[in-house]
Amino acid sequence: MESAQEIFQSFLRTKRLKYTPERRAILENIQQFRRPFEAEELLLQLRQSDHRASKATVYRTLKHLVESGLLNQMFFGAGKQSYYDFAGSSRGHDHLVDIESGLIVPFESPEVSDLCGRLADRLGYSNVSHRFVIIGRRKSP
Amino acid sequence: MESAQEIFQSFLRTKRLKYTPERRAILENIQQFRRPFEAEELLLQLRQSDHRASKATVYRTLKHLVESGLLNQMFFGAGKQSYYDFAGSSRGHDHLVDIESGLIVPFESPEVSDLCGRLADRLGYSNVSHRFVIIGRRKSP
DNA sequence: ATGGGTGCAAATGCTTTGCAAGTAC
DNA sequence: GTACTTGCAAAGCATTTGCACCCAT
Repeated sequence: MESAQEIFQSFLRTKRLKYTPERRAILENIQQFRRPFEAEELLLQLRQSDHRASKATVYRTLKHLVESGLLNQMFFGAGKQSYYDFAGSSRGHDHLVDIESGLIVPFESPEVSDLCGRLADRLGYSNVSHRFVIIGRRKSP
Repeated sequence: MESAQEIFQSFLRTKRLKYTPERRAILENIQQFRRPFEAEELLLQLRQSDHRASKATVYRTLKHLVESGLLNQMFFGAGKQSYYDFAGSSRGHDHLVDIESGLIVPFESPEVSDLCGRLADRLGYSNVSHRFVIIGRRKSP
């Protein structure tokens, strides 16, 4: 199994792009998030870990990471910002958002893909991908 | 069955807001869209139908219409803008987006709500609502 | 050496807001 | 009469881009 670093480096080589210290720092940092994160959070964490990369570089690198398949990019509700999740986390590509705390819970369910296929078919389309977000309220125990 | 106009007027009264010519023009225009639309499209259509309302008023009124339940507000992929769909259209609250043309096809399926309930439950939540978008490619006939 | 990379600040694009003047109730 | 409204332009926000200098390869 290839490490994220190897995957990213080979992605960059393919595109004749460079593996700079900034890109390495960003790659290391995103692997530490235990949940989907925003660009701004990554920027903060970088500054705290005395690595450095400007806002512009963070956005440019996130774009490459998404293209390389290492990150999933997600959009929620009315929030204007993107969320990113490390693909290697295998937490799932669908999400439940806690209506009270805003917590994002990734999950995976084969039933969703199945349903997508059937529904797309019914409408005369083939299923390419989907976006699925459940807004839920935590059950009191 | 109450008309959209009656619903909006009574919503406004409840909130001690006013039923102005601009708000009436906007309400009339949104009922003519046969598909989800953007704020900018509404603005254009208003200008063509020689009604008038500024961009600011359009956004302010759309917000009230969503709050009143007459419009559904939706967000897709990376696009920064909101889409709105007249709730009375009964076209459904889930959507398929044609990956090539960008066409948005609303649909409704009880299987989706069922699945939401089951999945939320499985994660320890109760289902409040959901957002479901299928990205599809039109099948050649 | 050289083509891509970086930081900065300015530019975007959609949406919101402050303000002075207008109007529905 | 008096809140609420409107249009305009300016402000907001997340993200992107132009540019002059920098550095992996």
